Amino acid sequence: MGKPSDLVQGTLDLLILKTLSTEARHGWAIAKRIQQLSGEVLQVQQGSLYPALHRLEQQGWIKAKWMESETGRQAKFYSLTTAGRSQLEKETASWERLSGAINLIVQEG
Amino acid sequence: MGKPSDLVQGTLDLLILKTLSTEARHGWAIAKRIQQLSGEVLQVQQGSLYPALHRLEQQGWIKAKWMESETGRQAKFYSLTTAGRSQLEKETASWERLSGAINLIVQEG
DNA sequence: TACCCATACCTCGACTATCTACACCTTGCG
DNA sequence: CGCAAGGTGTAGATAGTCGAGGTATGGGTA
Repeated sequence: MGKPSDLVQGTLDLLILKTLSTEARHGWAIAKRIQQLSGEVLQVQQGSLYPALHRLEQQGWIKAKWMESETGRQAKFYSLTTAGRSQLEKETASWERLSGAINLIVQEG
Repeated sequence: MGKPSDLVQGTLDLLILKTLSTEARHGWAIAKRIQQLSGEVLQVQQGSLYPALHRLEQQGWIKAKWMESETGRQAKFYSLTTAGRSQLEKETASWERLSGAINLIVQEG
Protein backbone atom coordinates (compact mmCIF):
# COMPACT_ATOMS: atom_id res chain seq x y z
CA MET A 1 0.00 0.00 0.00
CA GLY A 2 1.15 3.51 -0.70
CA LYS A 3 1.78 5.68 2.26
CA PRO A 4 -0.65 8.42 3.17
CA SER A 5 -0.27 11.59 1.15
CA ASP A 6 -1.53 14.24 3.48
CA LEU A 7 -4.01 16.58 1.83
CA VAL A 8 -5.14 18.61 -1.12
CA GLN A 9 -4.86 22.20 -0.01
CA GLY A 10 -8.17 23.81 0.70
CA THR A 11 -10.16 20.63 1.22
CA LEU A 12 -9.58 20.14 4.92
CA ASP A 13 -12.55 22.23 6.00
CA LEU A 14 -14.81 20.27 3.72
CA LEU A 15 -13.50 16.96 5.03
CA ILE A 16 -13.94 17.98 8.64
CA LEU A 17 -17.45 19.31 8.11
CA LYS A 18 -18.45 16.17 6.27
CA THR A 19 -16.97 13.98 8.96
CA LEU A 20 -18.99 15.80 11.57
CA SER A 21 -22.21 15.68 9.58
CA THR A 22 -23.08 12.20 10.81
CA GLU A 23 -22.19 12.63 14.46
CA ALA A 24 -20.18 14.68 16.94
CA ARG A 25 -16.55 13.70 17.29
CA HIS A 26 -13.40 14.91 18.96
CA GLY A 27 -10.37 16.08 17.02
CA TRP A 28 -8.38 12.91 17.32
CA ALA A 29 -11.32 10.86 16.08
CA ILE A 30 -11.90 13.20 13.14
CA ALA A 31 -8.35 12.66 11.94
CA LYS A 32 -8.63 8.90 12.34
CA ARG A 33 -11.94 8.80 10.53
CA ILE A 34 -10.73 10.83 7.56
CA GLN A 35 -7.75 8.56 7.23
CA GLN A 36 -9.87 5.46 7.49
CA LEU A 37 -12.68 6.58 5.16
CA SER A 38 -10.17 7.63 2.54
CA GLY A 39 -8.66 4.19 2.51
CA GLU A 40 -5.52 5.37 4.29
CA VAL A 41 -4.77 7.84 1.53
CA LEU A 42 -5.46 11.10 3.32
CA GLN A 43 -3.62 11.99 6.47
CA VAL A 44 -4.48 14.96 8.66
CA GLN A 45 -1.52 16.29 10.59
CA GLN A 46 -2.22 17.65 14.05
CA GLY A 47 -0.60 20.91 13.10
CA SER A 48 -3.26 21.22 10.41
CA LEU A 49 -6.15 19.76 12.33
CA TYR A 50 -6.34 21.94 15.41
CA PRO A 51 -5.90 25.28 13.67
CA ALA A 52 -8.59 24.17 11.23
CA LEU A 53 -10.97 23.25 14.03
CA HIS A 54 -10.46 26.60 15.71
CA ARG A 55 -10.95 28.33 12.39
CA LEU A 56 -14.23 26.51 11.80
CA GLU A 57 -15.39 27.17 15.32
CA GLN A 58 -14.66 30.86 14.98
CA GLN A 59 -16.64 30.96 11.75
CA GLY A 60 -19.54 29.51 13.68
CA TRP A 61 -19.73 26.37 11.59
CA ILE A 62 -18.95 23.95 14.39
CA LYS A 63 -19.24 24.13 18.16
CA ALA A 64 -17.32 22.34 20.86
CA LYS A 65 -18.34 20.66 24.08
CA TRP A 66 -16.14 18.86 26.59
CA MET A 67 -17.31 15.32 27.07
CA GLU A 68 -15.98 11.95 28.00
CA SER A 69 -14.47 10.00 25.12
CA GLU A 70 -14.79 6.29 24.46
CA THR A 71 -11.63 5.72 26.44
CA GLY A 72 -12.93 7.53 29.50
CA ARG A 73 -11.01 10.75 29.10
CA GLN A 74 -12.11 14.32 28.65
CA ALA A 75 -12.14 15.35 25.02
CA LYS A 76 -13.56 18.22 23.01
CA PHE A 77 -16.44 16.97 20.92
CA TYR A 78 -17.25 19.06 17.88
CA SER A 79 -20.62 19.12 16.17
CA LEU A 80 -22.04 20.93 13.14
CA THR A 81 -24.13 24.06 13.60
CA THR A 82 -26.92 24.99 11.23
CA ALA A 83 -24.61 27.42 9.50
CA GLY A 84 -22.04 24.66 9.32
CA ARG A 85 -24.46 22.39 7.58
CA SER A 86 -25.15 24.92 4.87
CA GLN A 87 -21.45 25.66 4.63
CA LEU A 88 -20.88 21.96 4.06
CA GLU A 89 -23.28 22.07 1.15
CA LYS A 90 -21.49 25.05 -0.32
CA GLU A 91 -18.08 23.49 -0.01
CA THR A 92 -19.30 20.21 -1.42
CA ALA A 93 -20.72 21.97 -4.46
CA SER A 94 -17.54 23.95 -4.88
CA TRP A 95 -15.38 20.85 -4.67
CA GLU A 96 -17.49 19.05 -7.24
CA ARG A 97 -17.36 22.00 -9.55
CA LEU A 98 -13.62 22.43 -9.29
CA SER A 99 -12.57 18.80 -9.29
CA GLY A 100 -14.92 18.18 -12.17
CA ALA A 101 -13.31 20.98 -14.12
CA ILE A 102 -9.86 19.59 -13.45
CA ASN A 103 -10.97 16.15 -14.55
CA LEU A 104 -12.24 17.61 -17.79
CA ILE A 105 -8.70 18.66 -18.53
CA VAL A 106 -6.85 15.70 -17.09
CA GLN A 107 -8.98 13.11 -18.84
CA GLU A 108 -9.13 14.97 -22.11
CA GLY A 109 -7.96 13.16 -25.23
CA MET B 1 -23.02 30.56 -15.46
CA GLY B 2 -20.96 31.12 -12.35
CA LYS B 3 -17.84 33.13 -12.55
CA PRO B 4 -14.46 31.47 -12.74
CA SER B 5 -13.15 30.19 -9.43
CA ASP B 6 -9.41 30.30 -9.77
CA LEU B 7 -7.72 27.08 -8.75
CA VAL B 8 -7.40 24.16 -6.42
CA GLN B 9 -4.05 24.63 -4.73
CA GLY B 10 -1.39 22.29 -5.99
CA THR B 11 -3.02 21.43 -9.28
CA LEU B 12 -1.58 24.17 -11.44
CA ASP B 13 1.54 22.28 -12.39
CA LEU B 14 -0.55 19.32 -13.45
CA LEU B 15 -2.84 21.52 -15.52
CA ILE B 16 0.03 23.22 -17.27
CA LEU B 17 1.85 19.99 -18.03
CA LYS B 18 -1.31 18.43 -19.36
CA THR B 19 -2.06 21.45 -21.50
CA LEU B 20 1.41 21.23 -23.01
CA SER B 21 1.20 17.50 -23.62
CA THR B 22 -0.59 17.90 -26.91
CA GLU B 23 1.42 20.77 -28.32
CA ALA B 24 3.77 23.63 -27.49
CA ARG B 25 2.07 26.81 -26.36
CA HIS B 26 2.96 30.19 -24.93
CA GLY B 27 1.93 31.28 -21.47
CA TRP B 28 -1.00 33.38 -22.49
CA ALA B 29 -2.40 30.53 -24.56
CA ILE B 30 -1.94 28.07 -21.72
CA ALA B 31 -4.09 30.18 -19.45
CA LYS B 32 -6.76 30.61 -22.12
CA ARG B 33 -6.78 26.92 -22.86
CA ILE B 34 -7.17 25.88 -19.25
CA GLN B 35 -10.04 28.27 -18.83
CA GLN B 36 -11.70 27.08 -21.99
CA LEU B 37 -11.23 23.34 -21.43
CA SER B 38 -12.56 23.62 -17.91
CA GLY B 39 -15.74 25.18 -19.17
CA GLU B 40 -14.81 28.62 -17.84
CA VAL B 41 -14.56 27.26 -14.31
CA LEU B 42 -10.83 27.45 -13.75
CA GLN B 43 -8.99 30.70 -14.10
CA VAL B 44 -5.22 31.03 -14.05
CA GLN B 45 -4.01 34.40 -12.82
CA GLN B 46 -0.92 35.83 -14.46
CA GLY B 47 0.74 36.17 -11.11
CA SER B 48 0.36 32.42 -10.69
CA LEU B 49 1.07 31.42 -14.25
CA TYR B 50 4.48 32.90 -14.88
CA PRO B 51 6.08 31.89 -11.61
CA ALA B 52 4.72 28.40 -12.21
CA LEU B 53 6.18 28.27 -15.70
CA HIS B 54 9.56 29.35 -14.41
CA ARG B 55 9.32 26.78 -11.64
CA LEU B 56 8.55 24.02 -14.11
CA GLU B 57 11.31 25.12 -16.43
CA GLN B 58 13.81 25.10 -13.61
CA GLN B 59 12.74 21.59 -12.68
CA GLY B 60 13.51 20.59 -16.25
CA TRP B 61 9.96 19.53 -17.00
CA ILE B 62 9.33 22.07 -19.70
CA LYS B 63 11.57 24.09 -21.97
CA ALA B 64 11.04 27.43 -23.63
CA LYS B 65 11.75 28.74 -27.10
CA TRP B 66 11.00 32.20 -28.47
CA MET B 67 8.85 31.93 -31.55
CA GLU B 68 6.32 33.87 -33.45
CA SER B 69 2.79 33.55 -32.14
CA GLU B 70 -0.40 33.28 -34.19
CA THR B 71 -0.75 37.03 -34.01
CA GLY B 72 2.71 37.67 -35.39
CA ARG B 73 4.41 38.59 -32.16
CA GLN B 74 7.32 37.11 -30.29
CA ALA B 75 6.19 34.77 -27.56
CA LYS B 76 7.78 32.13 -25.39
CA PHE B 77 6.57 28.72 -26.44
CA TYR B 78 6.83 26.03 -23.82
CA SER B 79 6.99 22.34 -24.57
CA LEU B 80 7.22 19.20 -22.44
CA THR B 81 10.56 17.51 -21.94
CA THR B 82 10.85 13.76 -21.46
CA ALA B 83 11.15 14.30 -17.73
CA GLY B 84 8.10 16.51 -17.93
CA ARG B 85 6.10 13.80 -19.56
CA SER B 86 6.85 11.35 -16.81
CA GLN B 87 6.19 14.05 -14.25
CA LEU B 88 2.80 14.55 -15.85
CA GLU B 89 2.06 10.88 -15.35
CA LYS B 90 3.09 11.09 -11.72
CA GLU B 91 0.98 14.14 -11.05
CA THR B 92 -2.00 12.68 -12.86
CA ALA B 93 -1.81 9.53 -10.76
CA SER B 94 -1.43 11.57 -7.62
CA TRP B 95 -4.43 13.72 -8.47
CA GLU B 96 -6.59 10.71 -9.17
CA ARG B 97 -5.54 9.09 -5.95
CA LEU B 98 -6.19 12.16 -3.85
CA SER B 99 -9.36 13.38 -5.48
CA GLY B 100 -10.68 9.84 -5.43
CA ALA B 101 -10.00 9.64 -1.70
CA ILE B 102 -11.78 12.92 -1.11
CA ASN B 103 -14.75 11.75 -3.13
CA LEU B 104 -14.95 8.63 -1.03
CA ILE B 105 -15.59 10.85 1.94
CA VAL B 106 -17.70 13.50 0.29
CA GLN B 107 -20.05 11.07 -1.37
CA GLU B 108 -20.30 8.78 1.60
CA GLY B 109 -23.73 8.12 3.14
C1' DT C 1 7.33 1.34 41.74
C1' DA C 2 8.90 3.04 37.21
C1' DC C 3 8.31 3.38 32.64
C1' DC C 4 6.39 3.57 28.08
C1' DC C 5 2.77 3.98 24.85
C1' DA C 6 -1.61 5.50 23.05
C1' DT C 7 -4.80 8.99 23.50
C1' DA C 8 -5.84 13.84 23.42
C1' DC C 9 -5.00 18.66 23.40
C1' DC C 10 -2.27 22.62 21.70
C1' DT C 11 1.29 26.24 19.57
C1' DC C 12 4.88 28.12 16.81
C1' DG C 13 7.85 28.90 12.86
C1' DA C 14 8.83 27.87 8.27
C1' DC C 15 7.47 26.97 3.77
C1' DT C 16 5.06 27.35 -0.50
C1' DA C 17 1.54 28.26 -3.72
C1' DT C 18 -1.48 31.44 -5.09
C1' DC C 19 -3.67 36.17 -5.55
C1' DT C 20 -3.67 41.16 -6.14
C1' DA C 21 -1.69 44.69 -8.12
C1' DC C 22 1.50 46.55 -10.57
C1' DA C 23 5.02 47.59 -14.74
C1' DC C 24 6.49 47.11 -19.39
C1' DC C 25 6.35 46.34 -24.48
C1' DT C 26 4.03 45.45 -29.16
C1' DT C 27 0.45 45.23 -32.70
C1' DG C 28 -3.89 46.50 -34.67
C1' DC C 29 -7.63 49.55 -35.07
C1' DG C 30 -10.80 53.56 -34.79
C1' DC D 1 -2.99 59.54 -31.61
C1' DG D 2 -4.91 56.66 -27.96
C1' DC D 3 -6.70 52.51 -26.44
C1' DA D 4 -7.60 47.51 -26.31
C1' DA D 5 -5.81 43.04 -26.72
C1' DG D 6 -1.92 40.20 -26.62
C1' DG D 7 2.17 38.95 -24.15
C1' DT D 8 5.79 38.80 -20.40
C1' DG D 9 7.13 39.64 -15.95
C1' DT D 10 7.87 41.06 -10.58
C1' DA D 11 6.75 42.40 -5.60
C1' DG D 12 4.12 41.99 -1.59
C1' DA D 13 0.63 40.02 1.00
C1' DT D 14 -2.05 36.18 2.41
C1' DA D 15 -3.39 31.68 3.79
C1' DG D 16 -3.18 26.86 4.50
C1' DT D 17 -0.37 23.16 5.66
C1' DC D 18 3.74 20.78 7.59
C1' DG D 19 7.15 19.63 10.98
C1' DA D 20 8.50 19.71 15.33
C1' DG D 21 7.82 20.66 19.54
C1' DG D 22 5.14 20.82 24.27
C1' DT D 23 1.58 19.25 27.99
C1' DA D 24 -1.14 15.85 30.27
C1' DT D 25 -3.67 11.42 31.50
C1' DG D 26 -4.63 6.49 31.76
C1' DG D 27 -3.40 1.66 31.07
C1' DG D 28 -0.31 -1.91 30.78
C1' DT D 29 3.86 -4.11 31.87
C1' DA D 30 8.38 -5.08 33.78
